[in-house]
Amino acid sequence: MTSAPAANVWDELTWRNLISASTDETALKQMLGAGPVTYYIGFDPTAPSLHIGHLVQILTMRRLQQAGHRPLALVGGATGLIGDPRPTAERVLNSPEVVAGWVDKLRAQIEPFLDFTGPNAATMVNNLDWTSGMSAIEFLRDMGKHFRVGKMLSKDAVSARLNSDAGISYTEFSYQILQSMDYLELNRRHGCTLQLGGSDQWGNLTAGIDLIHRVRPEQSVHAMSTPLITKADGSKFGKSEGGAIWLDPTMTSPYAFFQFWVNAEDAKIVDYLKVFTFRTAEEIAELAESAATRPQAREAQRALAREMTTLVHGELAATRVEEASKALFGGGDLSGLDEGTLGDALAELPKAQLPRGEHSVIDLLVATGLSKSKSEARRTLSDGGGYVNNAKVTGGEAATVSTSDLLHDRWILVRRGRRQLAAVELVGE
RNA sequence: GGCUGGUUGCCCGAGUGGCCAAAGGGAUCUGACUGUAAAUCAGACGGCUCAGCCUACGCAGGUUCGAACCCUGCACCAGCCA
Repeated sequence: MTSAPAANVWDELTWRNLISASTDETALKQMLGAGPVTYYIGFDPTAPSLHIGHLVQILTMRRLQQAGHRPLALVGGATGLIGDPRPTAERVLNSPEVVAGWVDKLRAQIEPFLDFTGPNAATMVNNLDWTSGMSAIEFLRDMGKHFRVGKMLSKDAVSARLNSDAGISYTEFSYQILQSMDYLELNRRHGCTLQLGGSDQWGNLTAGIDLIHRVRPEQSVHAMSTPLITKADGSKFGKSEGGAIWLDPTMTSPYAFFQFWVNAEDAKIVDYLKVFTFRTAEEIAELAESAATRPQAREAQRALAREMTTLVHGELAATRVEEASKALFGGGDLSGLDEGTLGDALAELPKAQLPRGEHSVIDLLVATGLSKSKSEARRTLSDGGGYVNNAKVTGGEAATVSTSDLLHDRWILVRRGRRQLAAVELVGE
């Protein structure tokens, strides 16, 4: 799972298509080859968890550290209070208490990906540390003077908003100054000379460089952005069944997380292996071969799912959900599974408990959360999309299950559509 | 502070008194075909005790037999002016 030592991590990042844009390529590559570089990536606490979109940056950070460079992981306790302008609409401000809580959660999520020991140990930083004590006057005098409004207006994030009828508040307009200050401050405090970010951050990355050039002209600093990961049709990657795929296991279960990766499109599977895994070029070539010649085996998808689940949720959870996935999608007769295997598999699914007795399939769909409302459950049944114990429900909306349908006298496996599964346990007497 | 325009279902967006649970598109869901893939085709897409009823078109009131549509006030957004 470790990558072969690359002559220069730049080449590896290039091969993995992880560089969307960067400052002077030659100079940056040379810097990365010359010795340990201190670099930073910022994550804003805009939700209680990071999602797989952030994984691109987190893993790139990890790759660079493995190549001997020194990471600074910034969780934006300050920038999270302001909000990076989104192209569509103004953000709703979150309370300082909420943001502070999210800062802690994000830090905990990022930490396992980095090594905090050794010569190139990672460091966690929070931009609240250098902004909270700053007065408005200091901000305007010491920072504001370095920013020309014309240039600020020309940033994509800002101009998109100005050209929309949503407009933009002064608060969000100022965001780029805050992020620029971060780079400047980390350059001062830690000798940070490289900032990474998603491609949508490019404007903010260059703003930081411009600020450092003005304040500390002797410094040579760089920036690099990672590409937006997309699906084959160009739409955004990382959403499933209407929601984001979160790293927090209470928000997206390890099973659902694993399933998300297993369902990766054939057309993009090799791209994803390069971007998200630590497999070597040879290993990826083998998986690509498998995907091309025996796509139905889904070996590449399984490898991807296995590695991602291990990285995010650990070896143990990965093994559990992989086994569950095999058992439930094995195509075999569920009643042929022994109680322990089935129980373990069902434990990974969304579940509901109902009293022993007869229940309508509609109620099972709603109780397990597979359907959001009874109307939706009825629709599923009339569409022919309801399954009990992997057998299509034929009774229409009136279909019911009773104790005779129980697997091992306890469980019923409910399914909506091709792959949405949940478990119901009938309890009591 | 003034003026003008705007606020419609997950998103975009039609609708200017009854034929509106509200056109159209997107997203999403389901089926067929498959391989827990994609593409394609088809259907669905507020809720419920579902041939009926309830809740909905920024919020609150009003006019009317009847309002997303008219009136009043309020909130929020944008643009212009000062």
